[in-house]
Amino acid sequence: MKKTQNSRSVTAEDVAQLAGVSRAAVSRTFSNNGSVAPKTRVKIIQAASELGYQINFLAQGLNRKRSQLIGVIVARLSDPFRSSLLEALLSEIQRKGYQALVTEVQGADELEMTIRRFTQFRVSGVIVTSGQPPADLVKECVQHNIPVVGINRHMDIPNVDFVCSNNNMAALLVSKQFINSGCTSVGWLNYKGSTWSGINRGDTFRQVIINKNIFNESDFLEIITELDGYEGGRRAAHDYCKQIKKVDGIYCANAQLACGFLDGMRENGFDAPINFQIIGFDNTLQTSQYSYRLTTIHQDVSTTAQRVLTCLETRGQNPHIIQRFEEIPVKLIIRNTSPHTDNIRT
Amino acid sequence: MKKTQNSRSVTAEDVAQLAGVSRAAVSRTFSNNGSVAPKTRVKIIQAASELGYQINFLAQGLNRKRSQLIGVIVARLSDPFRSSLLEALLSEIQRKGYQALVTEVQGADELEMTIRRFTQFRVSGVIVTSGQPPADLVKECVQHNIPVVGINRHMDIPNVDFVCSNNNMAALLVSKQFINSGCTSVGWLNYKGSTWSGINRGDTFRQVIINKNIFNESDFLEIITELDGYEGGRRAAHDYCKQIKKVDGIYCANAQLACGFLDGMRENGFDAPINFQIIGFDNTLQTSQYSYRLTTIHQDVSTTAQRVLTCLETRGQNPHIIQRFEEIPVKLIIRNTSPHTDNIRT
DNA sequence: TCAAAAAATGAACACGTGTTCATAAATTTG
DNA sequence: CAAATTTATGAACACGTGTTCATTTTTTGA
Repeated sequence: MKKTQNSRSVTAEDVAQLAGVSRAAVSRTFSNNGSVAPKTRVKIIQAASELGYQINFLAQGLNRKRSQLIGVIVARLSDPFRSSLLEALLSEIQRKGYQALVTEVQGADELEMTIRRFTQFRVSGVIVTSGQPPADLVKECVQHNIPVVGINRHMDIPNVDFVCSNNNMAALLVSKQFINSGCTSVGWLNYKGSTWSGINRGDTFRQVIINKNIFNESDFLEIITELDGYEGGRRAAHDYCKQIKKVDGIYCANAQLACGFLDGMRENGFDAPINFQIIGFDNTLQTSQYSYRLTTIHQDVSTTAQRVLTCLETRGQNPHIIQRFEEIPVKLIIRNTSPHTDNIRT
Repeated sequence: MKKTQNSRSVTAEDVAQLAGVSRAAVSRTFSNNGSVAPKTRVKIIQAASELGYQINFLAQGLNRKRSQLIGVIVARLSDPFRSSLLEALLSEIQRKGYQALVTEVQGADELEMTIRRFTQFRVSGVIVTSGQPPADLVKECVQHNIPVVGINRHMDIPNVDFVCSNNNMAALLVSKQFINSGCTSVGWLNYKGSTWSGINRGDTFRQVIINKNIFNESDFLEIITELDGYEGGRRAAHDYCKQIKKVDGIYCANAQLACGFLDGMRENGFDAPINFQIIGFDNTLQTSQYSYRLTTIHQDVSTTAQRVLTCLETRGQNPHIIQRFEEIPVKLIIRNTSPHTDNIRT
């Protein structure tokens, strides 16, 4: 670990000089591209470790026209599910040898600037975990041959893949559970300005319920909240308690709403599963805790992350693949708010 | 937005050609460095927007020997406080015109590889939100003139600054609150393998309690959990209920432990503030919810993030500043588990 | 109007890597 | 052993920007 004079960082040229070879040989050794004799290779590696050489990724990326960065667009990390999704993505990105360029974005105009910065860094891919990717910006990515993947969303943008939890499967599991535990009417709870995935969960649920004639349309109630998150769910419960129409089982678009609704009901003297049943989405840590023990749909963030990176890599190699829409299986975690029953129908 | 042939990305050379000037003029225009005549500047900017030109950050960073990236080391994002800290850091990083290179790290060996990759990207700074920065790696950063800042931790590494919530202030606030609300004995709850900040919170608390002769040493109880997080707190409560020595007020190293302990006590038929009082740390969203309404110390992640970036920028300009240790004021949020009282002493 | 000062400009170099291509060395083949 | 083939090597170019420096143009001052 010798120190070069005037603290200039050590370059491939220095290594070549010490090893007594050309700089091209050094480059070939580290990029594993082209052939280099075994014994000169060890000479080079020795010299490199002696000098503490490490590749300059900026120069490498400039030359290759592609950095080993992957842009990740996130929003509202305060939602525990979103942060757990980010955690899974980071883990997978690093496992594959990339680095995550994470950007938080609030509005759609920021999103434009953000994606532009991604292209300026010549990222190997873009992951959109939230917000709708604007069509023209995506086009720009496609021009630069940068693959884009969206999570929990589906749009018809050519050359953009989507990975989404299987909302239809979730709806089936939930309706089955409600039936098995004796519900005769069901409700759907969601935020007014919900994301696509939230809306889709509601649509598939209604479809399963109505199409299969499981419940009459009159036995189905929609509760749409003005606020998002915990507080939105809580206030919705207060309003719900004042109104006449009640249902046995309530399915929620996400965990925050579910926890808030449950707490709101408790404030009014009602509790699950005694007075009603409730099933949430996301299976965040909080839902499993003693104060909630919420029956919930579990999203598999780990395999979601894996599929996302697979999509990025395959499209990186061949940009003209047909658009993919991958659905990730979900599980029903049965806890206290919609309990196990013994009379399970097929 | 004309498309160049064979999809090559548009470069400063193209802009220069269209504007009828030299490439140097284009560079000067966009880097705001050196002088360029007003009317040629507009010519250049027009040409640039017409072609859709955008600076290649890799080339720029290679030349400047410094990218506009800032490396952020995170861990355990499942903890809501950590994700809210990350959120604040991201927001501040972007506001200052940087981009966040986020890496999740589990063990100390990974941390070495991680920081090395940061230097390979010529980052403008490194933020360590968790884990102890290994001395030799930090030295490597210092060699490259890369400023390093640690959060909620204090070590005597030269040229590394630290930003930390004011644990002493927290201890004072907590002890005052316990006294005002009538506690005669107090306890401290923490995880066995706690981070530095957790240990420091306990040390300062004990110091305040004992040194000021507020309580006798015999009225002070330490509860050290085997497990971390919610489950650790919950099990600790179960054990605590079995033992003889009890205390009136319990101060917790973090929010997860506090929520778990509270729930564990409830499972055993005890609740706050009826049977005991409990004060947490972090003020995560969950602690404010109806099922907990936890009195808690609030960490100001926003000003923490601001200070961190100020440290990075100042040290970036002058690497030889003396080491700084900035303490961020905290607030006590009084809720249900250690309620307001009217007889407030001075 | 003319000299002196200031501002603007372009050529050229540097940043550190990957890759092509022609050549040299080593290996295989008949 | 000579010829043919494979492998290893270094010179040179490309990636796209910032910056220095000498030169040209414009502005200032009397």
